[in-house]
Amino acid sequence: MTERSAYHHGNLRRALLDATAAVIAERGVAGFGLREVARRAGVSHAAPAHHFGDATGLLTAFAVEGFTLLGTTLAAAPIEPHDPVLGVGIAYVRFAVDHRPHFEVMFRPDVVRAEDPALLAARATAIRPLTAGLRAAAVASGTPASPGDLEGVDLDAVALGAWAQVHGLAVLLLTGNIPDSGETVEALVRRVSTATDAAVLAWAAPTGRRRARPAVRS
Amino acid sequence: MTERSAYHHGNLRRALLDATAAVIAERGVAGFGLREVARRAGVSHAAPAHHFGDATGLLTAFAVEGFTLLGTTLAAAPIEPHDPVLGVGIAYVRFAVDHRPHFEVMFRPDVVRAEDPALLAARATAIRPLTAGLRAAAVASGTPASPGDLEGVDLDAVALGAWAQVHGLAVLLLTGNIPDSGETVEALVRRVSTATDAAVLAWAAPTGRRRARPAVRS
DNA sequence: TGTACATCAGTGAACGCGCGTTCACTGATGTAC
DNA sequence: TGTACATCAGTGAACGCGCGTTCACTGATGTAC
Repeated sequence: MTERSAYHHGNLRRALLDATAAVIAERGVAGFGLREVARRAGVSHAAPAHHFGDATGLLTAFAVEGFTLLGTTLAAAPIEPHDPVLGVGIAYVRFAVDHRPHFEVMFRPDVVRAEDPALLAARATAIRPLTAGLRAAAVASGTPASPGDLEGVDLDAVALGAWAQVHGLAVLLLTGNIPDSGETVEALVRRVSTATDAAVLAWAAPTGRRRARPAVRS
Repeated sequence: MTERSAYHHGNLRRALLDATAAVIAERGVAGFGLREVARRAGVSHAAPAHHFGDATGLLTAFAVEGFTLLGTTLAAAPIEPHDPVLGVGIAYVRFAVDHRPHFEVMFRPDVVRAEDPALLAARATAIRPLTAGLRAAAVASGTPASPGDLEGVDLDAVALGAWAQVHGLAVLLLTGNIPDSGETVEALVRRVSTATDAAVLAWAAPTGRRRARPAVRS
């Protein structure tokens, strides 16, 4: 970025969004405020109102940016052959850890204009890869998937369950509810996914008849 | 509660905790403040400090109450034969919806004395039924479970995955990220659980060999 | 049963703080001629 | 190329607000004698 005049900032919008991330990273969403953000951006305290109207406006824009970023991240996640959403899930939790300030605002409807069309659109686009991964897998497996249904499986419910699980992992991680095992986020998500699959396979057999097949991971 | 003197409240601690729930229910955690809580409890604005020291103290006590309540709720949840944690999971999400103010504070380390021993103890006790359900199922199935391991399944990871999933569902519900389908919380959790199990069973087979067995729900 | 006193729960006035919002302004930039 | 002017980004002083905290206090309660 080239040197600008002291008066006109040049890209204050960008600077304010960056300052927002910095403030939230240091003090949490509760520590956020227009004056504090302006201070960090090296600008008068009334300047943010010019770009975003009010605090909610700034945070809404910040959340939109977060969802857009999440969308590209998830869309770029690799699809693993044995589990169509594992790659997306790993990317999701990584995003939450790597972009904590964004993530924390994105799911705080009390602090954002929750009905903002741009926000809703960005969110819908962002989470699409979760369902898309499942449908792609359905097609690839040779079973023409009627909408929302594959071999009798409610795909929407599966997608919601997968979303909930990775979202829960992200939230529990960020709130310090998962003891640090020293493993990477990727390893953690893989471990949970593998264990869950194994448990389902081990226990889904009708009661009374023990399964002959050992658990998948064996 | 019998009529007390106007001066000595009698059970101000209780009243302040109740007022906290009311404030958060109406205005969210961000709208919480000692003066507002005192106002609702019909008491001077300096009174809360007598009982809780400061705002963080009050919210910490509120979170402890929440975890204690969650603990009794989960411990009382029925254990279903085919899924040792489904009952607990349903109870978990129900708790979040039924006691939203508590739930929102319980997982906000920025707003609570996160290292408070009473808080940590109450939390540990509360989530125990998640792992306990799995271990009980292991014993009941006749397999003496070596700690953390059942038929090669990492039980701790399964418990964490189950916790994450129901926590994620709760958070997504409370933040308005799950479209209202009109179904009860119980039905929603069951649907997700069933679909997930079915998907695992349908797709866990080695690639190339299609499963003969139809998906569980068929 | 009655009196004195210690304890402690709750009061209310005062303080300083950071916040969001408003508004007349100023300085830089771009465009018309 | 030069001048005038409109536009608009950002300023800074002022305001009112609700907050948390402090502190000397007052009123009720319980206990010792």
